[in-house]
Amino acid sequence: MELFVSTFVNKIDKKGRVSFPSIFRNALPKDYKNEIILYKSLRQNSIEGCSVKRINEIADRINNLDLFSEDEEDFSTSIFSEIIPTNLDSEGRFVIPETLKKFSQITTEATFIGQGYYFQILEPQRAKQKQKLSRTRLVERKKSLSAILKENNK
Amino acid sequence: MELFVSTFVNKIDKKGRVSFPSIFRNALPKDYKNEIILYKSLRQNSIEGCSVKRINEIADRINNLDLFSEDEEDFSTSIFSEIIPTNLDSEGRFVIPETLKKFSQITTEATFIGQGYYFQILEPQRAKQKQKLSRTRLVERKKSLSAILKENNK
DNA sequence: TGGGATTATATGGGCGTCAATGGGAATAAA
DNA sequence: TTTATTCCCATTGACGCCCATATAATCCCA
Repeated sequence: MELFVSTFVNKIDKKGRVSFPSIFRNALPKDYKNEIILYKSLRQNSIEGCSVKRINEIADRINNLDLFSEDEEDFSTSIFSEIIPTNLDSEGRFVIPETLKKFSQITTEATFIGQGYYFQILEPQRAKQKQKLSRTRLVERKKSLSAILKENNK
Repeated sequence: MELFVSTFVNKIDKKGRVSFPSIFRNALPKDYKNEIILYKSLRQNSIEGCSVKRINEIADRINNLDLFSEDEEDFSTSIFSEIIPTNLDSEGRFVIPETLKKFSQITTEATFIGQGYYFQILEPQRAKQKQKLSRTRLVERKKSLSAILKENNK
């Protein structure tokens, strides 16, 4: 599985380290097994992250934008200046940067949420709320979901 | 047969393992023989599951959605974060995750119900009720069903 | 076609490996 | 030196892998 999927709650130790979930590690491209990219989510007060490979791909796309567009400016500012490359140690752990910890209000535990090509890291209580809400909204909009699922049967 | 069909009741052992029915195993695509995907059903308090292949197809659909839409966020949260990739052991068994067990109220036995492209896992008592109900409803609506089938054959 | 023989499936249990976590020593930075 | 970061080793519990058995299904041949 080359996607970030599932949800895991891991502890943060005295040194500030937390295990990056094993199956997330397996989802990292072979050439970048020990490095992840972290940044502030644009959607909510949470951390988002992805592989180095994905950042490279995004960079390519930005390069193809009109160089003088506002979008280009916004993207490069908010993405490149804010991302934090982070190394995993030999046990697959990393230290959550202080700024991101504050931003996401994470203290002693962190919930890792798989989102396919990227992942989120949230304070566990918030994570539960978020998942509950998403699920509720999705059930309400069952029709659009079943449309997506049915297309797959073709 | 590449579909999940028929119904089976299997025991859960001390370690929490349960056999994935043999003919369900045969319904898995050759490249993903030992892995299934489990998740909470959106319809009722039961477990649903499918092959990795099917999830990959769904992932593609989601990735084609507008990256910043609310739908994208809900879909990827509810689907990517809630699915649980699960490996079958060499005897074709797997462990039902604790959260899913609670959600579906499964304890010592599990009923596997084939649903074509996916399958359900229910607590046996509930499974019986469900099947009874489905059958009753179907008989009641036989007429409209046959109308639907005829319509589709055109 | 009957019935023993073979195979497959569901189930049980032992054991080694790995993931998550903790902590000390070594190294680097301030 | 003091603080922070990285590397290495230890522990524990969960999980996967292997072997074993029993019941059920299938086969095969006389």
